[in-house]
Amino acid sequence: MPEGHSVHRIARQFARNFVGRTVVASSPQGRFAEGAAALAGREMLEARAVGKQMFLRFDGDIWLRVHLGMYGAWDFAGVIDADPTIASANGRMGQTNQRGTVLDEPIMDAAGENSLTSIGAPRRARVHVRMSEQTTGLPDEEGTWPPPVVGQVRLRLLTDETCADLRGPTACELQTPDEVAASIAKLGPDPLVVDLAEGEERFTARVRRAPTPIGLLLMDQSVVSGIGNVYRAELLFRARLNPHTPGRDVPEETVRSLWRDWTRLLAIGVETGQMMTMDDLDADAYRRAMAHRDDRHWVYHRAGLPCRVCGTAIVVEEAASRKLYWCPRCQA
DNA sequence: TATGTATGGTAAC
DNA sequence: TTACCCTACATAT
Repeated sequence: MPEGHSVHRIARQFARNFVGRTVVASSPQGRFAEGAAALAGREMLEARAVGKQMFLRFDGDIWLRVHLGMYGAWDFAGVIDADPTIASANGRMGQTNQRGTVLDEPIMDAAGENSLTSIGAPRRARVHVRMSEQTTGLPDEEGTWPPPVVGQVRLRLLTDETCADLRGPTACELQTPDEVAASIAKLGPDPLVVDLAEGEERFTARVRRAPTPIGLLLMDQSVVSGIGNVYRAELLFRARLNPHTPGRDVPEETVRSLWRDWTRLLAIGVETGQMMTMDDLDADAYRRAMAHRDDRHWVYHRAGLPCRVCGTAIVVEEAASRKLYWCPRCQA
């Protein structure tokens, strides 16, 4: 489940391989047949991400709004251009395996090993559909085109050489320009979309007048865009902030540092395709944490395990039906 | 075969 | 607050 960084990566992938091209659209599953018919034969003109939502613009002022929700994913296949500014962007994006590993980066690690592409070395590659962790990322020159449909595919977008399959989205709909504007207007600032200083003011003002616990505010997409359950827990720990503190009681400088830390983590996430939240941990401890790929966070998914800083057992509680992890000592 | 779980969000009560 | 939607996969029976 993709938090904001995944969606930005996906939008970039569309920008590289679909924008400027005419698409063939279909809904193999049938649940978006009308929408697909309306898109078929149109040229994609723009790909935008705002928070966890993506907006694709087609000629004729038709927009496609997609929200992946908890289970959604895009599978790319065929020719995929690497982003010269990020390490890798191949295969399945926005999903996780059962070990909790985010598969934005299915075939590479932060150092770029095993990846089809390396940082700063853009190159085109033919990629097997449904790239998974077992896949090495070696180009699959053989195989049929277009790739066979596997599972429930809500929407397939196809150019002459690239295929994108959408499955399990919580939202997939066509919108008018006005509707797109309305959707975006409901969202809080996204550091990769708004002016950073302006975003900081909006975020700070909103938090500082709210009686709501900061742990809930960070997850509220109208307060700030793109933060999900993982980033929430990690941001709060990094700020050593008790999740139950009412927004209005969080010191202003702490609120501002939360925004700045989010801008930092989001940028790292988009670059690496991973939710790197331990970037300031010492190298050895970090390597150890990365060795267990589902255990690379400060507190997320670490209930009962010793806090990496103080050794106190990390606690988990249910907040708005989501699990909230925190250290009762460091975040007292 | 059934159940449980997940990085999300909405609408109804 | 609860119910419900969406999908894939691991684990249990």
